[in-house]
Amino acid sequence: MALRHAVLAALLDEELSGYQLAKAFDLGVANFWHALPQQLYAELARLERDGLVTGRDVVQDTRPTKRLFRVTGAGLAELDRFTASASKPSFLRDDLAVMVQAADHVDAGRLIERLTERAAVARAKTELFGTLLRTMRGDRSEEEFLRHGERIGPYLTCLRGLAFEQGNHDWCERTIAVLRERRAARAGG
Amino acid sequence: MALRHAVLAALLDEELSGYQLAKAFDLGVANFWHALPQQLYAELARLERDGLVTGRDVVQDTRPTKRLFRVTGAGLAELDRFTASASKPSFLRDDLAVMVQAADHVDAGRLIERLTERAAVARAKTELFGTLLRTMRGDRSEEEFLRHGERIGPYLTCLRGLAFEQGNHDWCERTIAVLRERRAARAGG
DNA sequence: CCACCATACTCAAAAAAGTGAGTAGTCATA
DNA sequence: TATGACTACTCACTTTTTTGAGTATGGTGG
Repeated sequence: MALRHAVLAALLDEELSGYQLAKAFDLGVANFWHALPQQLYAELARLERDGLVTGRDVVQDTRPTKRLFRVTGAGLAELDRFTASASKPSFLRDDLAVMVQAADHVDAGRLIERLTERAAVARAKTELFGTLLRTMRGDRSEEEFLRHGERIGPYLTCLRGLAFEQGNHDWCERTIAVLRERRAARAGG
Repeated sequence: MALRHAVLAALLDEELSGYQLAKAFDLGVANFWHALPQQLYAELARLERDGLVTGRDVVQDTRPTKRLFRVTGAGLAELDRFTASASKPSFLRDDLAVMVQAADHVDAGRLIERLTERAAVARAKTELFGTLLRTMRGDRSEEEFLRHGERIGPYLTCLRGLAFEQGNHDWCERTIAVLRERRAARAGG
């Protein structure tokens, strides 16, 4: 159950409400741990019940009252304990790969459509991650930032996300090229 | 619900029993769709109920009787329909990345241990995938195989798996180097 | 002024995935 | 001769994830 640890890790830098956490997740943590807002609200409630985070209500004039959470000492200890335990292998879970596995038995044109869509999504994500990385390191070079920066965890996970999406993009393009060439060869021969 | 489509895709080439399917999954399909044997048995039963696969009992002398499944016409149609639908974005789900996200707040030594373990696993998988790819293409070059091979789906998904594990490996090594350098700088300064 | 989007959540339920144990025979290894 | 590993499954259970709604208010664009 790493969702709870992902939430703790996301709350390390800032005090956030469930709503803000959901946004932060979408932007950062979702690269390696996707979760829906409902899960986050539920998890925050459990974490508070277990004393790993504390919440406080913040009344706002124009917006509804929100509840901000921050990690407690017990929460930090829990994260540390988590790091000491063996990590499960990371899984890729990909609809598109299932389709490609069946490539020789399904319509190639439609498969190329799906791959093209995915390539575009992957491209957009790499650009987003590039921007995020530049924002995090400010005017420092990556080497310099990673050597002396204060908070490098999110930067390092963002690097993984970037490489992952570049991998997605490259694979889509390569697969599209292969499928097109085979279609052309079949049409020509 | 792509497990059912992953199972269909895995059964395209060969008639397999649940047990064999579990093995085949571990070796190939698990790269993009992990599932436990129990899930596969249950899914095969559902697929047969729905007419997307048919099973036949094979009595063996020394081994228990097994039930072999193959994809039906309806199963192929279902796969084709699946390919026509939009694919969901692929998610990375990684314990280790959660730990790295918290890198600045947890014990660096233990994190390096986890990363080292993962790097080794990733390395082993890249070697396995390399072997698998060579086996699939036989004595042909990759270009040649992808142009004229009969069954390229599994090859293409294996390429994705290879790149993914190489990405894992590179990221682990890079992250280890960064953490070590920071630790050294802290100890020295 | 009305639709729509953003904030800030909650609730219920279904579906999917994972955990743990058990059955039962065969074969190799020590 | 027992120990464990492999074939080939099944069953029960829990946890996790997803789906789909619903509440309530305030601001923005046309």
